[in-house]
Amino acid sequence: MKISEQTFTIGKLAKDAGVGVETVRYYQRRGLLAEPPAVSGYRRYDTLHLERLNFIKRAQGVGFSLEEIAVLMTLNDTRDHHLARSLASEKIRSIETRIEQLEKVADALRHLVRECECGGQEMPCPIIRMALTP
Amino acid sequence: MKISEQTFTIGKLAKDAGVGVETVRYYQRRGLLAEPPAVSGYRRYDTLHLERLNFIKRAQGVGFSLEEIAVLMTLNDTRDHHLARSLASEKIRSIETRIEQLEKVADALRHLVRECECGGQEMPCPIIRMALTP
DNA sequence: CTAAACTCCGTACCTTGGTACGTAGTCAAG
DNA sequence: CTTGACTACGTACCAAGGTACGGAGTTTAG
Repeated sequence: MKISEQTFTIGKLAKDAGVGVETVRYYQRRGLLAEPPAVSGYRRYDTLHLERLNFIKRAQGVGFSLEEIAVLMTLNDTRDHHLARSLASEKIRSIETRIEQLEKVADALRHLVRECECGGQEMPCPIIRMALTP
Repeated sequence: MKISEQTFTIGKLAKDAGVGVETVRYYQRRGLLAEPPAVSGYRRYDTLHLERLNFIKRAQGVGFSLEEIAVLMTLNDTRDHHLARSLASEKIRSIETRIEQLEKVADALRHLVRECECGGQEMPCPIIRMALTP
């Protein structure tokens, strides 16, 4: 356990975390980041706040929304591994589904482009003819 | 060429196309759908409007934005196959890129879940520990 | 003929993840 | 002690693709 006496202002916090000052405030409004005690009107943040910001960024990076991240962070408090795992698993499934959809779309488009290239200049263009042939 | 004397109101058009009345109006505002002649204040749509709506839905289904769809529809008028093909090809590339990103995210999550399952109940949960181990 | 259902039009609102702006107060350097 | 940089707070705004609402006029079924 480290004792951190080091505190810093919102500007420093935001810079260290690589986000904007307004973003920090936005997370506070959303309840994702605690509002620290203020000294004469100015909030003083510590390394725990910085870690939280880094967590949020990393979780965003693997595809969680801010809403989901809020849930993950309450799990951190309740120590609920099981629920954390099932959230992650659900996220994996939704990503896999999305990938399948995108594969289908890309296939359909590749098909259209090939048809269009073979056909040359005659009308109508198959890509546009999508409209007429379901 | 079929001559369609059949005309219908916005409600029927929307229902047939499977969209909301407000959506039809929204497309008109965006310039995606022509505003038909009105009879005593009520617009009368025909099958061409219905086909346009179906085109829009299909194009959306393969990942085009309304903005891109507007372009595709002007291509229909200018008969510009070449540009239509390059738009489609570009869309294919962007879909492929997106799929790659999603694969990476899913892999990262699968890794976390596996770690969490192996570890059992001890703290902290790897999924949550994302925060601490970059 | 009346009442329900539909239409027109403009405007405001929703989502998500922030960004920007204005006013007022405060801290730190010179 | 003044000036510039920083902070707090509230509010408005951005993209995209719609959805909802209010008031007035119209059409249609019973």
